[in-house]
Amino acid sequence: MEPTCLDTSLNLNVHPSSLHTDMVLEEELQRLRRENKRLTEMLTHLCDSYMVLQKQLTQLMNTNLEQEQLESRKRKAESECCTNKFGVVNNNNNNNGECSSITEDSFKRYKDFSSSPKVQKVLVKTEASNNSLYVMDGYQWRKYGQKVTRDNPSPRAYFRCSFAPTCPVKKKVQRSLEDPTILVTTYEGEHNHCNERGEIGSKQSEGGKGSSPTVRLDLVKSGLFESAQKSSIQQFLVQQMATSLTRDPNFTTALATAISGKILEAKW
DNA sequence: CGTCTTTGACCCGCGC
DNA sequence: GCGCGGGTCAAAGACG
Repeated sequence: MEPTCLDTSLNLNVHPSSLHTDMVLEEELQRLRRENKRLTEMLTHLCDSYMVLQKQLTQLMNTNLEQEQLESRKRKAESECCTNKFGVVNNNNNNNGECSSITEDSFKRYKDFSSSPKVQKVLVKTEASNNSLYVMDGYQWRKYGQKVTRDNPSPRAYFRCSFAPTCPVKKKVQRSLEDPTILVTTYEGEHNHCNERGEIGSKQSEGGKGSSPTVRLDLVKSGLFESAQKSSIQQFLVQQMATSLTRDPNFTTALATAISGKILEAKW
């Protein structure tokens, strides 16, 4: 089958005497400007909505994390109460006092965590059947330990970045207590090298184990909503939009048809 | 044979 | 000072 070649080069040598064509082109230009403006407004609105949603999600995450820590502390307190069950009767007032201190402590802990500039917490949604603690994030990790913690019955895995020997980055991966399909990954430190993959999850790089595909749910990065972030998000969205549009064969075909149509229109 | 995972032992900080 | 618990080490085994 012979491919249909479409000449997409712009013919700017419009006949100067064709006033009608000029007017049509002028109109078309204005129409395109209006459309461009409308699309820009839409994009701005989209960015605003994205920011609002992101903030809501972060607030929700904060609430969940606090609640999780609170509950784990409560469980701890309860188990301690149970061990004292046959001893002296516990004073309820003491319990209440302890609960209030727990809340404050949990909150303080979370605040300390969130204020640390080099600690990132990432939640990764996995398939229910996927029991591995491997998270594909584009870097190469070497597991150096695993531990079962008191707060969570599922084991916590410890990884070091193995791409560069001097890279100080570590990560901890543990299943969420509330939703075992969510892997809570905590990154500590910053990579002192480039991402060798160049993209996230491009290859199953986790020690050759080959885990099931994961879905990135959220990225809670400390200092995420800094002042300059909005513009970068907009830039990112525009890039994403442009990439997805240019990758869409239907779009490129439609674009080529539209351009050629307009050129033909201008010529005739 | 080299690399990676597993896992028990050890270290160390923190609270009591 | 002691015990607990989180984090790390390192030997052994698995695997390509």
